[in-house]
Amino acid sequence: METKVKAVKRKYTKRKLSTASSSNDEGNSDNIAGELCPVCGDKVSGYHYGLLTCESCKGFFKRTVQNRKQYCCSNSDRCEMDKANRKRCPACRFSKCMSVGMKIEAVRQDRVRGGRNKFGALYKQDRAMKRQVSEQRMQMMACLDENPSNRLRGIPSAATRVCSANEVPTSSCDRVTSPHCDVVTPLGCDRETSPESLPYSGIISAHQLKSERVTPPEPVDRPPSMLSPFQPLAVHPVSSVHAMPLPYHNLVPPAMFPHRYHSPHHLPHVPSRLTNQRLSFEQPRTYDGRMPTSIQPIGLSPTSSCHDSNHERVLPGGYPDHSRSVRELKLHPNTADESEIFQRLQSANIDLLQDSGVQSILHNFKHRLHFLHSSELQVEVIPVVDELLVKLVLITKDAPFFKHLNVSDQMTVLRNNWIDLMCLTVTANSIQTVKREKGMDESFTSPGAMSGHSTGLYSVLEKLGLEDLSSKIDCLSQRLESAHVNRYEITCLQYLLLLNPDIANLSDKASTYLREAQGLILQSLRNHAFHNETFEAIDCTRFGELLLFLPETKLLTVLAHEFLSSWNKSGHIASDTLLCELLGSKI
DNA sequence: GTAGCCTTGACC
DNA sequence: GGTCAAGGCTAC
Ligand SMILES: [Zn+2]
Ligand SMILES: [Zn+2]
Repeated sequence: METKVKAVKRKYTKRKLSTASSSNDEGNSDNIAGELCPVCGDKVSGYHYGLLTCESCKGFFKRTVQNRKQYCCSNSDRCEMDKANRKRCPACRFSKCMSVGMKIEAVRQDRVRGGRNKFGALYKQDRAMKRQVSEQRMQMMACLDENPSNRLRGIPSAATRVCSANEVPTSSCDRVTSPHCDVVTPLGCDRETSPESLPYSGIISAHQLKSERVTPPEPVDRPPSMLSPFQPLAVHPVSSVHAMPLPYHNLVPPAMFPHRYHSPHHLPHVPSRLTNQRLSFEQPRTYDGRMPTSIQPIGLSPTSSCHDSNHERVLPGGYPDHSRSVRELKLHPNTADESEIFQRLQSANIDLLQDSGVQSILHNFKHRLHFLHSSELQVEVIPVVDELLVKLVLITKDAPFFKHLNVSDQMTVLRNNWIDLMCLTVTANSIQTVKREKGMDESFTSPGAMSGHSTGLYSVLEKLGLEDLSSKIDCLSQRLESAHVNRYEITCLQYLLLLNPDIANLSDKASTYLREAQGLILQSLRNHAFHNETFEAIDCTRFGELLLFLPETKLLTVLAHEFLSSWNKSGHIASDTLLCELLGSKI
């Protein structure tokens, strides 16, 4: 008997050691080596209550559930959660536990020790997926290493994260979390419980109940910027958590997730482009360059129209049903959810020419162009560029992923990435113009049909002495054309540029979130490229070709920034314009 | 209350 | 018999 105990002890010791070290033995330890607890960032000790967590969070979760503890945060549920702070606020810690997917029902009501639990299959699948992810990542890295575009600033991180979108979030210590997110376990939630699970009636504080229905958070640290009309959209950490390919989501019905999240729609609803007509682009002469403050309350207004899918439903318990919002942002790597990403991006394509205001601006500009002397051109072009920029920025307000950043990070992203996005958008638009003129709206490139000159863009640039930029845009648009790049692929490239996380002053959370977002977009683009209907056979090189357009766009960016900056320094760009603000802040 | 260590036991 | 995710124990 005693020898058996000693043997077990030896085995336990061996396991702990192998877990702690980087480990070269087989089994689970190699799976969890290096993994960090999604709750506090400590080293994980194994699967606990649904996912990989550290030993302390396992114990904390168990105590909380078994003893039905109720906590109350004195810091508006905004406490940072890491190894050093995890003891300070159990309320936020438990919220985090729930938000990352720890399962109350995995705590046994009868407290019977030992044995395998009903989530064994999940853990097995999780491990299998991890292995697959690891293999895919290796392949992806190898693939991208052959492609110069992986050396593009901003893209490498995304590229290396291509497969991290397949990562099981339970292993992801870097998932986005935010103090904006509150987690509420509803009382009397009608969830499925196993016979052995606790009939957990919910852990919820009065404060949490109240906060569930709160109006949008106070705008914080809003600088007096022209970008500030961006609504203080909360980062959706939970969304991003659920945006991860959580295998449990496939296996466990939503009701098994008893927690509810604050949904996006209690936050300011991003106004539609129609509401942006308030910018009065029809009267460019009276436009002072600022986004009018009148646009600010749009999202905050209780009367603002919500997207149909965001209409709040109320559960029997009196709680808003946010599960839909959570599901909406749950972006799985499987086919179904990839199609979701596809649909989201496709319906959010960034096309300036779709905007009637932009059409009007360009029409008027073209009309005036006939009567303009070359010396007047620069003065006339700048307001147009500024107005296009405002339009572009307004479009991003609705942009998937981007809109989930908080206002500060949105501004940081725009300040750094706007010109990349603008360059690709203008180039793509010069092609779209031709297509639209020809009544071919769906796939906007076709061999031989492209001539950006018909847009008037090139002639204007050349008159401004920007022949180099003109020829580069022409070159890029021709290459886009000959590559049969379709609208969706352009959209993906636009989002990769917009969501580039490798920029200064971006919060860690936003950075992580954007990397994950880029990973999902890259994955979708890759799948799309591999199965492009234009090409009958599966095309393995197309993905790399598409990524090569990114450094090409960067070349345009350098040129465009160069001449815009020189105009700005010489005082030609009014200081109260968005263009001036963004030019001054590009790092 | 926390967190690391230890025991248990169904499943493989 | 080995594995490993449960629960238990206990020093801090
Ligand atoms: Zn932890
Ligand atoms: Zn707290």
